[in-house]
Amino acid sequence: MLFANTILLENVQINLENTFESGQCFRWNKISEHEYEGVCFGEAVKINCINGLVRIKLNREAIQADEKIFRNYLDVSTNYEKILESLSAKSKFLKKALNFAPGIRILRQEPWETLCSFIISQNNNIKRIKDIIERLCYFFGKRISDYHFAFPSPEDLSKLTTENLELIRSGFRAKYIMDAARKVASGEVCLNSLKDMHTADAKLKLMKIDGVGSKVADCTLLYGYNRLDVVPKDVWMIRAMNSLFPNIKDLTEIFGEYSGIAQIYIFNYIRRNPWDLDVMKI
DNA sequence: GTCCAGGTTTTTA
DNA sequence: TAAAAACATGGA
Repeated sequence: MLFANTILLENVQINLENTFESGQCFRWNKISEHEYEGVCFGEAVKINCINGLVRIKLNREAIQADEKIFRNYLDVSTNYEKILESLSAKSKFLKKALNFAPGIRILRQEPWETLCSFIISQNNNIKRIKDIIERLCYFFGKRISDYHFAFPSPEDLSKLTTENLELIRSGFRAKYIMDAARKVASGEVCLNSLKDMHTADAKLKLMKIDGVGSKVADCTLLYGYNRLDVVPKDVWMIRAMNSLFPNIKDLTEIFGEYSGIAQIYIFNYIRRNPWDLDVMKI
C-alpha cells in the first residue's frame, strides 16, 4: 500500500527494536520510541511499526517497486508465527528467548554489505563495528544527503589500497576488506551466482576470501542469502551450546531447517542475559 | 596497564 | 593435527 513517500505494509509480525538490535545488521539507528532510521539499497529510510503496521518513509515519491523491495527485505512472506511456534515446542529455552525478545525476523540484506560488515565484525564489538562501517560509507560511499552515505560497492573499494582504508580505522581487517572487494569486483567470487548454489558450495566459495572463515561465511549466508538453516557459531553461541545443549554438535539436530532463526533468538537472549549461562552451568 | 570484542590466519610444538 | 599467538583499535 502506498501513500506519497510512504510505503505501508500491514500485518507484519515484527518488532523493529528487537530485529534491528539483534546483531544481524549495523546501519539502523533508533530516532524515537517506535522509529528507526538507516540506509539500505542506497537510500536513506525511516521505518516505524505500530501494531503490525509498518511505515517505510523514503526521501522521494514511493513507487510500486519499492513496496516489493521492502516486502522482500523484511521477508514478510515467511510465516514466522508458525515457525516460531514449532521451534519453541522443541526447546524450553527457545520459548524463554522468544518471550524475552519477540518479533525478531531475519532480514534479507544485500549480500555485499552483509559480507563486508561481518568481515569487519571479527574480534570486534558491535559499537565499534557500527562506527567502522559508518566511516567506510562516509569516506567511500555515495553521498545521499548531508548525513547519509550509501554502502560503497565492491567496485569502488577495489580501486583503493589498504593504506587508503586507514581512514576507517578497521585495523588488521583492512586487508581483508580489500581482498573481498577485489575478488567480488573481479567476479572471482560472484555474489550473484551464490544465490543458485547449494549452501555448502556457497560457503566454500565465500571462504576463498582472505579473512572469511566459517563464521563470517555463515553470517553472510544467513543474513545475506536467507539460508535459514545456517547457524553462525560465534563465542556467544558456543558458550550457549555448551551450557544448554552439551551433547549436541549442531543446532540443526534440534531445530532443523529453521535453525538460523533459533540461533538469532538464542544469541540475542544470551548476549543480553550473560549471567544466565553461569546459572545454568552444573 | 590489562582485558576483551558476533574470528581468522600464522606460528609453534 | 592441535593449541597458542598475533592481529589494530578503543572502551571498560
